[in-house]
Amino acid sequence: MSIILHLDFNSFFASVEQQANPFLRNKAIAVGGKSGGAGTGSTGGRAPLLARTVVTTASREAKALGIKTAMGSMEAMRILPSLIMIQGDPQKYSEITKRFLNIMRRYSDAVEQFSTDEAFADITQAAGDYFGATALALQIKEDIARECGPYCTVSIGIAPNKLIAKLAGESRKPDGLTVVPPADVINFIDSQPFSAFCGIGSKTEEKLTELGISDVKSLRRAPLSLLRSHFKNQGDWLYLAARGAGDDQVSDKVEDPKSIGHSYTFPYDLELEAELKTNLLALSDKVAFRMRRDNFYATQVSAFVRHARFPGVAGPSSAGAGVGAQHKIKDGISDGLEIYKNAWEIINKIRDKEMPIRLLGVSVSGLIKSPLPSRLFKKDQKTHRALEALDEIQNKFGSDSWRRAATLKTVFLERASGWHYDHEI
DNA sequence: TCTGGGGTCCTAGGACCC
DNA sequence: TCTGGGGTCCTAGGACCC
Repeated sequence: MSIILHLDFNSFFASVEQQANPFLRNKAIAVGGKSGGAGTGSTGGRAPLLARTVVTTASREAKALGIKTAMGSMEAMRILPSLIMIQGDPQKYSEITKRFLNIMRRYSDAVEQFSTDEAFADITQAAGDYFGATALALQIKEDIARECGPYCTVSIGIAPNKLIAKLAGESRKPDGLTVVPPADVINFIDSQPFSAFCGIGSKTEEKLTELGISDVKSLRRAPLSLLRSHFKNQGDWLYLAARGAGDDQVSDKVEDPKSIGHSYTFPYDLELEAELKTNLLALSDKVAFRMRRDNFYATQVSAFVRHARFPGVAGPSSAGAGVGAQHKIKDGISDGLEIYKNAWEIINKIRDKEMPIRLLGVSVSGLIKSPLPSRLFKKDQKTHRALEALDEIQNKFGSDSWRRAATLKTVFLERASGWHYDHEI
């Protein structure tokens, strides 16, 4: 039987910020999303930038005062006016991610990254047994404190499979270490609520409750046939999960992404078609750049739109859940302008033209690891060479180093329509 | 009370093929 | 022309994760 270790940083982004900046230590801080978004500039002076960002991570101190992940930043500031909001810095975080993965690899050949701040390791060999595993976990904690900084604490869970290891790790925070050897698995999971399980979300929990299944014990009593009839394949998974069974294969292979996308919630709702177009173009360029940088081309383009909510309308119809659609691209695609053309076709078809728009998203999938075959270049050689040069510039100086003139347009439109007041350009 | 941005996987219906 | 059965591809949307 395997011994699996799960490691999870506590308040990852916030801890990294506190580690990097002594002024932030022991303070209630929250890390929010980036502002720039699609990169078309101005907010037109209409809405403060904070209006539509959310708290991505709250520091331990902020959590203690009621700040939660995914809370709107306006609400967070209302609850805790002294809260320090910081803009996220993905580069800083990925540096720490690399560091802790390397630390884990000292103890295991099989380390699987699960997210920016989480990973599994198969430590069956290195640990020998659960005593060895505990010692190894303490060693890893020490390494991380030394090499990532003492403000970066982690919670570790150790169990026979990934499901239980993650559950264990998350049961004690911050800075926890929870070991669940095989003999304790059933007792342990029986003490956990459904919501703690990775794979049981709110909808599943709701459906389970409707079936009179309210805890793991009662889930274990449910016949497989019942679970299958209500949950299809997920029923089989639920059946096994209730018995503490789960996947114990830790894959150290880094898999290619299945899709690459960007979306952006505007600081205010958009109504002008020209604004939608320029923002969509900017998003498409970002997607295309990433795709080419990582040496992919795509065979599918997807687009997504979320409409503004009507203020007076109650009920879920006003929630603006959003609609999406996709196009298959026969030959493949890797140029931002081409992605944009497909995305706009989709958006224009599915959007409700009566309603202003809150969010636009573009993504590509059906990714093939190769430069776009040259026979598929529709562009003339001159344009092709220009794109290559732009890629080079971008690789060197980052994604903000150039921008299509067309995506500057919104600034002027705002001026023309009188939205633009005091700043910008 | 659904608020961001980045993803993955599954399901189900329709089109189309033999 | 219809009926049966099996299979694949495409598309839309849902659920879930951090």
